[in-house]
Amino acid sequence: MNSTGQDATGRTYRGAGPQQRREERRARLVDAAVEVFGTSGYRSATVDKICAAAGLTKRYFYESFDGSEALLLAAYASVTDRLRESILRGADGGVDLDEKIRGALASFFETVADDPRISRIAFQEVLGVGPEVDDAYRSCTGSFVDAVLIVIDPEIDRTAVSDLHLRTLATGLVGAVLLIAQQWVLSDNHQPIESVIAGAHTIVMAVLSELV
Amino acid sequence: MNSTGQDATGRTYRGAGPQQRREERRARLVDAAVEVFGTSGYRSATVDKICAAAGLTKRYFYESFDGSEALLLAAYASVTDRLRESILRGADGGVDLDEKIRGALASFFETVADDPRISRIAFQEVLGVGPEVDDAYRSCTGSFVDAVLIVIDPEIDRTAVSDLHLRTLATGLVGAVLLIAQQWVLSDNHQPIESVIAGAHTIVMAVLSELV
DNA sequence: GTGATCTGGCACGGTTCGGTGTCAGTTTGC
DNA sequence: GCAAACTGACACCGAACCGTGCCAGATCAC
Repeated sequence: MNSTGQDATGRTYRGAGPQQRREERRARLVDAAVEVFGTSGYRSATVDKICAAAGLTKRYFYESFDGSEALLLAAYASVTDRLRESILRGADGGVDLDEKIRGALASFFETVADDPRISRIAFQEVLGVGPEVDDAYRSCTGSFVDAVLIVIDPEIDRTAVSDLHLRTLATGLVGAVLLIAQQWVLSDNHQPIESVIAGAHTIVMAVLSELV
Repeated sequence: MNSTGQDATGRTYRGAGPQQRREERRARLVDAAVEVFGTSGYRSATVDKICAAAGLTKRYFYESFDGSEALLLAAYASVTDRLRESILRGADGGVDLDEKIRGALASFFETVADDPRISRIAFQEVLGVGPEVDDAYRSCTGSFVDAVLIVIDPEIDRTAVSDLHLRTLATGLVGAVLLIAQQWVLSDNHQPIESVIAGAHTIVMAVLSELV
């Protein structure tokens, strides 16, 4: 009994250590969650369906997650990270504020259009699940607002508006872009992406032009 | 005889005909749904809880609704009707566009603050439930966009922008106000209502000022 | 009053799902 | 080769919930 004393370490299997195997299984579960939550929805998803999509069994699910809500949080973090990354990548190319915003919006809408599962998880499935998930949603939305504030901060006249008012404005801009994207992907007849980018750009620049 | 307008089958009970009794029970169920969905959420709600809150039994639930999703649709319609009514009432007092928008926003935020159940059902619980509910959400959001378009139509230069662009702008404005309200009620430390009204007003007027 | 109808409370069967246990087969270290 | 550890498939149990049926008491028409 316990002659080897390898409780914590374990041994290699298929050329990978225990820690690496666990992480690979966890990653497969998160990918499967994005697929299932993003196509069939969170409410109709079950642990068994997730495991079947991941090619694993329930035993490995509970190895990495306490329950389906924990997995939803992980899937939500995965897709919002992807969104945040694409926005920053799109904004990098611009030389001035106008170009940066147009690039960020274009990259954002392209990502949303490219993978409908992302928008479904980020905009629909995550709401109304439970207190913890709601907190994550509010916190994530707040982080996008913070990102907007950081980008526009050096370009505006900070003496013209209070911090609180500025934050409310940034929240409104995020909301404008989000609802435009949401209605865009939900509508049956997809209007061209240039159209939604132009609309979002008009709103953002109209508000920012009052702050310079 | 039969001067009370009864159905072919059925009789009066407690001074009301069968049809009237059914409608009263249905209204009680919708009110109970607003209470339960708006406080504990749709996901944790059950038919039994709804019936207990309404002071009725399941038998009367299935008399008026096919399932919990149908009840959610009815509760959603109830709260969005209340919101729409409050917005129109607030806009009526203004003499010009600026005053109308300020009045509409003030009335909207007051209603949201007055009854948190409304915003919870309208902004959170309704998303990601199922295809029918999603359709209702998209349709309702579209109706708010239509309302915005009707209000601003006589005030703007229609030759400056295309219909499609105008609709995208209106969608963005609705999204801005919605997310400001959502983050407002979700935040622990409630900032004063005048602050959120001012922020929303700034955004709406900044966009509209480019269209005159 | 009397019988028919309406009401509300209870409970039952059926289903689904979460979480755990078991066990045979496979892979690795020695 | 062999024992120990890892893997995957399946079975099981309990809980929750939906939808329906039943029944005793209240209420109304006659």
